[in-house]
Amino acid sequence: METTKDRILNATAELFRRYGYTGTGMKQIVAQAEAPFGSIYHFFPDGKEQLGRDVIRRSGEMYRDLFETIVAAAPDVLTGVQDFFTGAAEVLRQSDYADACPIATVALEVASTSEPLREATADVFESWIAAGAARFAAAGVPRSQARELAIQLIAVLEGAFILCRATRTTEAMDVACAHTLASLRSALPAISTTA
Amino acid sequence: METTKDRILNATAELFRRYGYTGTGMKQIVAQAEAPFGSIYHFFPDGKEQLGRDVIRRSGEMYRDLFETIVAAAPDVLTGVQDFFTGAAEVLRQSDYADACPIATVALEVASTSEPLREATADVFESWIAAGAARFAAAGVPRSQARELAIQLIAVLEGAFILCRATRTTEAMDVACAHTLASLRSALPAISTTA
DNA sequence: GTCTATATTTGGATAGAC
DNA sequence: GTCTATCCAAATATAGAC
Repeated sequence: METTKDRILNATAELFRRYGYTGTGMKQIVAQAEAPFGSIYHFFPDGKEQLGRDVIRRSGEMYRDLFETIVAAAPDVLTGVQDFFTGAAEVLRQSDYADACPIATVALEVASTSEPLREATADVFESWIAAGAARFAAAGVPRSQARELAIQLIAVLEGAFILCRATRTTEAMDVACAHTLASLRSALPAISTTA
Repeated sequence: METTKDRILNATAELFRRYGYTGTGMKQIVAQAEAPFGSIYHFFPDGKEQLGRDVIRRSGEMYRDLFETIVAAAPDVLTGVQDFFTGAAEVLRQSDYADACPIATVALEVASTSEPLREATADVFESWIAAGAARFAAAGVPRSQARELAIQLIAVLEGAFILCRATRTTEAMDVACAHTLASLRSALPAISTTA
């Protein structure tokens, strides 16, 4: 079953994606979570900053898992990465360009105002980089190049989210996908042409 | 001379970069601009939204000009792009990772809350794309590819800003630079090897 | 038209009934 | 330990003296 705490975490994550950290109010959160106001301070005694930190970490894990799942389900890493970008573009369109990355907006907002929150976003990005690098390395890309590719993928994905939300088109995501696939292809070992 | 209105615009632009749109208060703006509180509503009768729109447009133009200036001063477009990325990394380090793109944070924040502001950010990004595409086309890159390259450059630059601010390193910007140069190099016509 | 004092709303957070 | 009523500070915006 879904606990009150989970509803609060999920509501906060959703609101952060659309309105950011400072743009999301505590009252707005409990309203969306259909929870009484006191619950938020019962489960998160240190208030908004603690809630924000937990949401950042949880969202970071969820999206890393999503990446892993999509890539694991694909026949090869190239197709997996393509599916990931295609999925991101699809979510943007279906949500009327509201739902992008749950970390990016908060990361930019809190980088100069809250050291605990900044660290939480840094940890998330580092874990994403490690996960991507491991995947690419497993596919045969040399270690140092694998890390660079992962950083490049995350950077262009996040940048594309910004451009797509602003322009309300998926053009940037499509471009990001094509360029990332090209970079990855040239970094992979020569394909064994079966049949 | 620098008018009161200019001081307000400059102060707002600087604060937006660090704290975002919702994170920047009107009182904070006049304090930094060393202007009386009333001036802000004298020059911007429609309040924060009007001020925000003007700041977005002005910052957008300034950064487009900066790109043009740097590329124009370089011996070739490859060196120009490299100088641009190097400069971005330098500003990040010198400002202790506070000063990144003045548009990105606001763009993510307002995309779902203010249609006038969202449009302003979209206009800025479109003008950047056009400027970059024109530069690349002038250097011999085919038209449609020139636009894609410009989008890719802006996306990876913005994404790198996010990663750099969060991790307080310039690693992502360095990676972004290297990959962008590689993409651009392979899109340029064959270099005439002089001497 | 420059500036100060204030109105009004909303923010995060708390106290205490049950 | 769940929930409501309230507190205090800060937000944007305005009124009106000068």
